[in-house]
Amino acid sequence: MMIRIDFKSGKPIYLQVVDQIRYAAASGQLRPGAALPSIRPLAQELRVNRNTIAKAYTELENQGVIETLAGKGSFVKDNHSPFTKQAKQKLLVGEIDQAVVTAHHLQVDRETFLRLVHERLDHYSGGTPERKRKESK
Amino acid sequence: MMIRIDFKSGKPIYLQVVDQIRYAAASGQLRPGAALPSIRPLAQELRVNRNTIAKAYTELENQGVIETLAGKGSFVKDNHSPFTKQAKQKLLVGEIDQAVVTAHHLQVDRETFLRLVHERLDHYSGGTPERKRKESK
Amino acid sequence: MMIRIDFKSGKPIYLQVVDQIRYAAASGQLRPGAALPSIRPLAQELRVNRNTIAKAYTELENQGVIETLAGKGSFVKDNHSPFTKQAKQKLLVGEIDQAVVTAHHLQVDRETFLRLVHERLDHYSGGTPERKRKESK
Amino acid sequence: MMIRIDFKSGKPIYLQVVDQIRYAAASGQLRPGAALPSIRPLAQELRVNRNTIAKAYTELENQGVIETLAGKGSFVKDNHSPFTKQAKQKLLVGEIDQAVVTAHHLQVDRETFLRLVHERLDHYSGGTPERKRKESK
DNA sequence: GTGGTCTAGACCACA
DNA sequence: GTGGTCTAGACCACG
Repeated sequence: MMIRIDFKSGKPIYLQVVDQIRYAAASGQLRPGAALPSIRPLAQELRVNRNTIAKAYTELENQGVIETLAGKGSFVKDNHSPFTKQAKQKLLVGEIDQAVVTAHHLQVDRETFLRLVHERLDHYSGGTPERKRKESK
Repeated sequence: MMIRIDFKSGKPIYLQVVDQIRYAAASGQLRPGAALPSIRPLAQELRVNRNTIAKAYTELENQGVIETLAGKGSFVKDNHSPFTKQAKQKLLVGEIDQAVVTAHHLQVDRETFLRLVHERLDHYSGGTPERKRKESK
Repeated sequence: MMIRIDFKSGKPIYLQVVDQIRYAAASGQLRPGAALPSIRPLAQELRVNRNTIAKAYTELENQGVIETLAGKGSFVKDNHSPFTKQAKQKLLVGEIDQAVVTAHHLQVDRETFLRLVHERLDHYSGGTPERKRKESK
Repeated sequence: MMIRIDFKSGKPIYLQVVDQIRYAAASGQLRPGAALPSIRPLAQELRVNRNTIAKAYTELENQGVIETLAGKGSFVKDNHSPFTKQAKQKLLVGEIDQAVVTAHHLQVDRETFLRLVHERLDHYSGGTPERKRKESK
């Protein structure tokens, strides 16, 4: 589970967790039946209170995304309808737009912006730049 | 001043206003001395409470971005140093990361992601396709 | 008109004015038909905005305490029932209690408190101590 | 902590709370380290909103009178210097003046006013008439 | 008309 | 349970 919390964003932490797990489940990154991380270790990893993770899991259960078996753990539910390819892109476009608009506001030029995008993609690929693609494009 | 609020983002409204105005001031979109919209009309336009805008303006004043004269209005301060190139990129990186992580969760591959980025860049360049812009590089 | 504004009390200024004029009118200090100070000079004397005094007078008119004749000025109305002697004392007792309780909280002893009371009485009598009374009592 | 709120006074509720707690702390009624009532119960007791008490406590913390530990509670600070004799009197004088001015407006004469003062002092001494207290002077 | 303050309700993070 | 924050409505002082 790759979860990224932005403590400065003002967006409630538990919602950041909910959104990211829901996206992962909807996209198939988390397959039905897959076990989610236990509350305690995940809280420790993200440096947040256990209650906050518990709240996220409760919310996910209410949304029908996961299922919690007392004493066993939490699991991705079978019947959760995945996003369509189109829906996925719509979600992404919103976040990409956010960054693009910020770039415009800050007068960061297109070239610099694209360089940053490639840099971050490489960063999350485990630091391995994918040289076969044209970064300078 | 065109300000866009995302009511579903979970990010506090007043912070969305602060960020957008600060960006506009730092990028030169709002020149020093320029008058900001009055609290009431802006609140009405954005469909939020007057106090929410007031809080944003107060925060901007505390940050030294604007100056507010009771009964007169609020104005962009002269001595507000724009973001450094480094600071700009730090801001941007946060937003890019957000999109990259979502792409990962949605299992959108690198190629598709980059295609979307270019598409959105073109969209905000007024529909100008990339090739025309490359000439200016 | 002896009106005293406490800018630090948090009590709205216009209400402080209303209360004090109402008391003066109810007690007979301001006789029916007597002219009130004009807004402008009173505002100047009390160092407040003219609108604030205007608001006080409007409120007094709504309460039926005074009457405003356009272009003439404001006057105490005839039909305003004065406080009974008992009512007067009840009002006073509330304010005296306030001071007495504060004295207790601050552990100001009875002797000191009484000395202060005499001092203030003298102050408002035009600085003339009334020596025929025992200040040290 | 016995706190009395006057809802009709026009003075902000949170300030009434601030003043009374500050007085109690400055006078030694509340010893350093002593725990203040928690926000919720106190708000319920005084029939005001939770935030009103929270604002009072925040103000007291800013003034250095109390210290508040999130999730633990609020406590009187050790290093809080009590009022000087002079400062005490200045506070008192304001309240005494208020009563003196009201007496003037109500045309309550000096003698009656002083009688009332003595009566209230006796009242708060637990009904002990003046003569018994004079022995301790 | 301008900005500022007080009170309130709902939600959040933490223990 | 604790304190903290965001949003909102009503009222105030001032020009």
